[in-house]
Amino acid sequence: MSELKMDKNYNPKEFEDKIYDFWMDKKYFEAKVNKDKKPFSIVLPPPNITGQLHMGHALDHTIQDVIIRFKRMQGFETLWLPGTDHASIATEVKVLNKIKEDEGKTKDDLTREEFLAKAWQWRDIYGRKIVNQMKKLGNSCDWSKERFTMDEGCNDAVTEVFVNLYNKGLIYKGNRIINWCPDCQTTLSDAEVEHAEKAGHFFHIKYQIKGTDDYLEIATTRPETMLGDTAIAVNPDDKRYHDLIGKTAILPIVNREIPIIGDKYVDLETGTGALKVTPSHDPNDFLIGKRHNLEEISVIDEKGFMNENAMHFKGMDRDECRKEIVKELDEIGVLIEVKDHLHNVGVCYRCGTVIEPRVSKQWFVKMDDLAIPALDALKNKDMKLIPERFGKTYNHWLEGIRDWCISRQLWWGHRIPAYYCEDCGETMVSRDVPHKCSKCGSENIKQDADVLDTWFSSALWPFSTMGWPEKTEELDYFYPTNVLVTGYDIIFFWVIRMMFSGIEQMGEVPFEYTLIHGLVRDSQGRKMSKSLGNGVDPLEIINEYGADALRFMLMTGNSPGNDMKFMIEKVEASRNFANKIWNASRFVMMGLEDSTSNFELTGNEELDLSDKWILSRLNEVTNDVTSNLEKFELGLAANKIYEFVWDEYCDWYIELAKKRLYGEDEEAKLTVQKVLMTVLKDILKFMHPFMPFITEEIWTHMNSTNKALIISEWPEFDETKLDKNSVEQMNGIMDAIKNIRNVRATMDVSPKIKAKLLVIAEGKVRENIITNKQYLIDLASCSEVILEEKTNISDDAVSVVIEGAELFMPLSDLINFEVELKRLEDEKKSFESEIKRAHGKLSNKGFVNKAPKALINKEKDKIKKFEDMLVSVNERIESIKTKL
RNA sequence: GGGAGUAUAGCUCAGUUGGGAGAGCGCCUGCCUUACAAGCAGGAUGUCAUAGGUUCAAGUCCUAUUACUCCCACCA
Repeated sequence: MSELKMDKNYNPKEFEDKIYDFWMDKKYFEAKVNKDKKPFSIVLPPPNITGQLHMGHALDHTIQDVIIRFKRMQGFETLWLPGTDHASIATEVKVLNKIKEDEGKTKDDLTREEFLAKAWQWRDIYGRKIVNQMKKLGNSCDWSKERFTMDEGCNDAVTEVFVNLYNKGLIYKGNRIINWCPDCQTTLSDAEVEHAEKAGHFFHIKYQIKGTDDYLEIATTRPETMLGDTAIAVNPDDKRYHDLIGKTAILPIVNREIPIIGDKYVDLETGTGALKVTPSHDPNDFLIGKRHNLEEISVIDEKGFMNENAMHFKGMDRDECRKEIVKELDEIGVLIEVKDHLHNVGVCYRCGTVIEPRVSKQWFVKMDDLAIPALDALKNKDMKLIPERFGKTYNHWLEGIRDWCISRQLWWGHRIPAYYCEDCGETMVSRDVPHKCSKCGSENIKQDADVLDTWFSSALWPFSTMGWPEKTEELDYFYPTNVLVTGYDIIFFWVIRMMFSGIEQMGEVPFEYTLIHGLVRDSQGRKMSKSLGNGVDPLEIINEYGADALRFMLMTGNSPGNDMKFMIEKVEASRNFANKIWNASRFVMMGLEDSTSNFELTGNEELDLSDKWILSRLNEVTNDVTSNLEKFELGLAANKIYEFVWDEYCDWYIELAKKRLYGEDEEAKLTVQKVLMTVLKDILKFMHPFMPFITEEIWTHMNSTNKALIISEWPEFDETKLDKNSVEQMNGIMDAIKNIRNVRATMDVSPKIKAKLLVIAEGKVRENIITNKQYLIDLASCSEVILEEKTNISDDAVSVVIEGAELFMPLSDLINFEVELKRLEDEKKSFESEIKRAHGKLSNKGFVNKAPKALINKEKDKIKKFEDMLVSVNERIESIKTKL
């Protein structure tokens, strides 16, 4: 036993860093291929290097750390593989902003190489910062295996996958309409487009029908795109316009002749039922254009300005152009009306700029064939989502998936491994840079300028980080991983793409379970965001309350998949819990310094009721907590530990232990010390995954010679150690104590005043009370406990009626008989209502016939119990009445 | 337009296969009882959103309704 040096208050700052260094020094986090042990692996969702970790990361990481630490203690070879993500577009935006701030330069002023040098500097700074934050949180990641999505290995994996998919025809380059952000000046995938409701207008415009004075009324929200109109479409079933199909309309302002075509896509109800078709600037119109072989006329450039096809509007930005064109339409008398209109517009998920659909040549992943096995994997339960309801989101997205646009007009990211012959235009996709053109032999070869969508590399994370495409031992041993932990907001971006990538490249799902959590919101339920300034920095909380308090708070009071509010009161409550276990441990270890005992129970000790009770409860809790953790019910497990530690171990067992601890009987003292230590050790083990620092710190105080808590064995449930009898007896005693305390409080009797306790009871209850009378003396302010006959009870006593016994306290003049009468009458009422209830149930034939026998017997016992108690209470009431 | 979630004590939320409503915080009363006032003891507070249904039995399962939230979507 080490010398006790524990402060009165829990002070996490004094040991958290020290403990983390200790784990690092001993390399406890490092995973090795070990065929004698079962593997358990998690890959960390790599945080973006755009900045620092927020509360959502703290939640995500804590969940993983709890699972990993639990599995490590259970004897698995655990790998938690950490890393960071280059976050292509997000980081590029940040780095460019920084360059602008520092040097006043824009992207146009920089070469690609200059930019990349700055970006790598950024990644070094923020990558390190993020890792430090994770360490503060206590993450037990294997840092020796830390990865980055743009490191050499990941680059190889990306190239390999690209080439594989290209060779299989699953990656192609095509001229298609894509989402374009005019501000970021790059394409975006469908998942990167958010929809925002915006107030706009419906402009109703006349298009003259050629050779007549008739006109067709068109409604549009984007009049500026009319400059690129190449048709008008109506539904062939629409009686109003039916006859116009095949005729020609004249585009106002431009005076271009455009055909009127029939297409089922057009909705009869929407707008005027006639649709202007702009194949270059609308995804639907693009498809209509393909069906009818329409010309594509682009009128807006990549920066969002009108181009040379826009006549005198050239050079205006698209919003300005809208105003001008409406003005002009009005002037020439073709603007019929303008209606207010609320509609959804696509905006860039990074900068919020309204997306401009554009036709351009981009790289795509063909999704149809890849989606099917990913759908099957969920259906066949090769991968299980927790909670299951997210399966709907998963399926819905995969079922409706369109080809994935993967090229980005950015610099920061994986350069696309496609090469073009400058002479003959041949496209070559290969792992290595080709020396000469495979078609014409020219050496004039240029690599594609674009980079890949950042999620392309993230999708490979579960295997790229384990050495793939090499066939490594790690990959063989740790893949597929066991569980992936992430927020529901990232199912589309990441989970789904990892799924089809893992299945396609590895032939196996990347993880067996996906555990999905919600968002951490602010105390008012708003999303934490920079613009609102309502973010809470995990490091500040750790600094003030300790990482353990933060972790425990994140793990309790919410359930999987649901959002949670961050409230400082909850952190305080968790900190108080840490303080509780700190002081309980301090108490247990006080006076143990000089002992030579190892405080292991041998089985030969003389255990009293409270010992048997707490040991049996410990065993039960072991079972509950373990099964909760195995089912990833982390919050339930944490709650059970909390209750066991605080309510049962501290408030009852420790209080009862004091008598023997402070007594003269050395043997009894040693026994109780052993039980205290035994239970405490397991408590520390249960708590360790949730509160790793404080538990390890306490462990070093109590167990300096043994191995570290982090690698100690998880307690095993032993059914033979359940002692139902003792638990039942102890519950009886606790019930008596609570009742006595209640009565005394009702009577306003100071705890300092001790009173005799006269007991009337028979059989087992009588024996129980007498054997354990010391408990009543210690915890219920009794001076002594005496068995009595009913006839000898004086009238100036208050009484407590419990199951199988009546307890009397002669408090004479301290008793307020009116209060006592009221109390007894309340009690009587409650007994009567219980009896009525039970009778009600038992007189219900359906219940008697169909309910389980145990339940029926329970009701019968209840009646007996309360009827007995009712008799006693009635006697007391009569007796008290004589005193008034 | 489609889908999902939430609705339980004043507040924040648990409630694991249906079998007598829980916690933390807050509130009230009394305690500095030699582990802990970041504590101890006692107490009050709920038509478990509404209406039906299934069942012997519903906070829990089913249906509808209401309110709030979120996600998806190519109605100009």
